[in-house]
Amino acid sequence: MNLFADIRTLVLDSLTDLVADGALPDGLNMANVTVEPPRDAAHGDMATNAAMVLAKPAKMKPRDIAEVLAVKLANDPRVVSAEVAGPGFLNLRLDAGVWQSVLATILASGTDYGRSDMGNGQKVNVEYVSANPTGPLHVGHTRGAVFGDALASLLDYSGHDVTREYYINDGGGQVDTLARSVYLRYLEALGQDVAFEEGTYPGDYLIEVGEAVAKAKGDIWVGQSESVWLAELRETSTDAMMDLIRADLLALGVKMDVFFSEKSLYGTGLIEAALADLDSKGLIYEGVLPPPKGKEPDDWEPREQTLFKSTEHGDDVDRPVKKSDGNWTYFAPDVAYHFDKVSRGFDALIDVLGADHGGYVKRMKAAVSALSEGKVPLDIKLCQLVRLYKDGQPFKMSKRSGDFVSLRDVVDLVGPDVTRFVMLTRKNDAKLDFDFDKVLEQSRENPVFYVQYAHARVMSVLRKAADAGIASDDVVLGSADLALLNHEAELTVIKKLAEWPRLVETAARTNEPHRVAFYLYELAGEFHALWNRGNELTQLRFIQDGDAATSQAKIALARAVSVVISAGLGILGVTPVQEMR
RNA sequence: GCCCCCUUGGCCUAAUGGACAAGGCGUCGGACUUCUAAUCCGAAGAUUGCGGGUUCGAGUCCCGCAGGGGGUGCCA
Repeated sequence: MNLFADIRTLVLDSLTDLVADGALPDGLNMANVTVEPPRDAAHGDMATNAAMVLAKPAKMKPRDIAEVLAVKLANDPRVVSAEVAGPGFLNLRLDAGVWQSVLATILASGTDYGRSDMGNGQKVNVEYVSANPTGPLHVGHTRGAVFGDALASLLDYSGHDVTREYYINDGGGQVDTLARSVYLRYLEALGQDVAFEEGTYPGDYLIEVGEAVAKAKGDIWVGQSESVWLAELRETSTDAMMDLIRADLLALGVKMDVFFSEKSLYGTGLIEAALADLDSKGLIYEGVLPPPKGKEPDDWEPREQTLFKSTEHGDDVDRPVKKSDGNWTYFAPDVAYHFDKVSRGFDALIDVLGADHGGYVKRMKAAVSALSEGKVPLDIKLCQLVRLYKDGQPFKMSKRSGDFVSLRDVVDLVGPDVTRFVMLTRKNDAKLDFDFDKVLEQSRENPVFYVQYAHARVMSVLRKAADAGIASDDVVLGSADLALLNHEAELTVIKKLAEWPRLVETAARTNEPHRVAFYLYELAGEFHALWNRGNELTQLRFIQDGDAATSQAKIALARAVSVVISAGLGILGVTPVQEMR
């Protein structure tokens, strides 16, 4: 149930009536008519822009349209008043009963309140993390992991059929480097002194892989050339790294539906098939690219390559798909991978990448546009970097990972719930400061705490109610006399709760899960404010001694707050706490 | 050079094209015989980087400029 959508329907119906009455001309486009909460509560509960949007096409003054529309709307029992304001806004006030019934809906629906069928069961593929299998995940990956996972949940909650997917980059040169690094650890495990030169991975996390290889193989590879051991070690090492990564993700609470291996595209004709598809559309050719201007590489020389005509689909230059040695560029398998996604029948694709992949956006969109003939939209969300702080100072750590702070380090220090919430306290394209002290602080400064505290307070009320012998399970609360909730302070909180379904749809439409985190912070704020007003006005306390009926109505409100907080935290992948300790 | 992102009170941020730009931090002043004051209330503080444009209406969309970041053929 989305009250704003309901009232918008009412507005549209009233406009249709006005057309039938001859008060408005026929054939108006109502698509831009909105009903939304006004920024200033003094303007009422909801505002519609109908009169202003329709003024020009109807060749009428906005205020004239607003006047007649106001009369129509005021006929509806839900509408207490409809006033024309400003340039032609129509401000609506709704009957208290409408708001009170929102609570009944929340208690009846539980955390499904806000769930929407907006997505129409559309199949959406969300690809995220997709880190190279060369080591443990670091903080940057953590942000992408949390963002992607929350976005996937959000889309699921809003009625999409979501697949969570991880693309394993196990086909390029970096897995050879990984295998060579493991070979060194293998020699080390057999007692040799080794040096980690430039171009190898020196992280401690490969020690145990080397030891395992030494145990399994003995010394048969000592002194042998790469051709003997490289292929097998590549396999062993990437498997080990993926085990590591899966465990890292699990520690964060992320579970993928699909792990898609880049390697599986090689030697199976899939890359060739994808490029053949582009070729059949006249988008593959042999040609020479111009050198990049301004910053020409020293070793530049013109070279004929196999190119994808991505400029036909919005890119700035055409992109090579083959290296001069005849191997594919990294782009080619990625085209094939996205071709595979399109072939699997997804209606929409989303890639979550680090901001350093920004240069990749246009060509990938061009590829998907070409492969799907413009039918499958690809949205690429770039996550900006995370800066770590401790004691107010930039913070670096390399417990076991080499030269970066790992996802494990973060989760071990602050836990998955805090990690997840904090990663969503900024829009994806804004930089994020992550301060190990602040995120554990118990104060309003820390949104995680603030929201959790609100939830814990509700739980506390429920415990107190039980102690006082007041029945307060959801069924009882759902049938409480909600008309007793008529104080302005209480209605303010209810109105915030009523925004939840609308917020979900906005967040899902824009692929912006951070909106959920911000909403929860605001809702928690409204709740804390109401709670504290009980200090001065005892009538606003949730438990009213000796008055079970009133108590139940007020507890119903508190409970509804906890339900919506639970629903929101659920989308973010955060567990609501029962009490603060 | 070209492409992408960013620029909002002293600091960090928010805002499906809607009304007087919303929070937090910091500053100043208040509220605990209570369901947890781990919270709340109030005050001061902004020409949304600059200049144009579209629109009834622009922080938001378009063009130009400046500053910061990222990217820019055989790394992924």
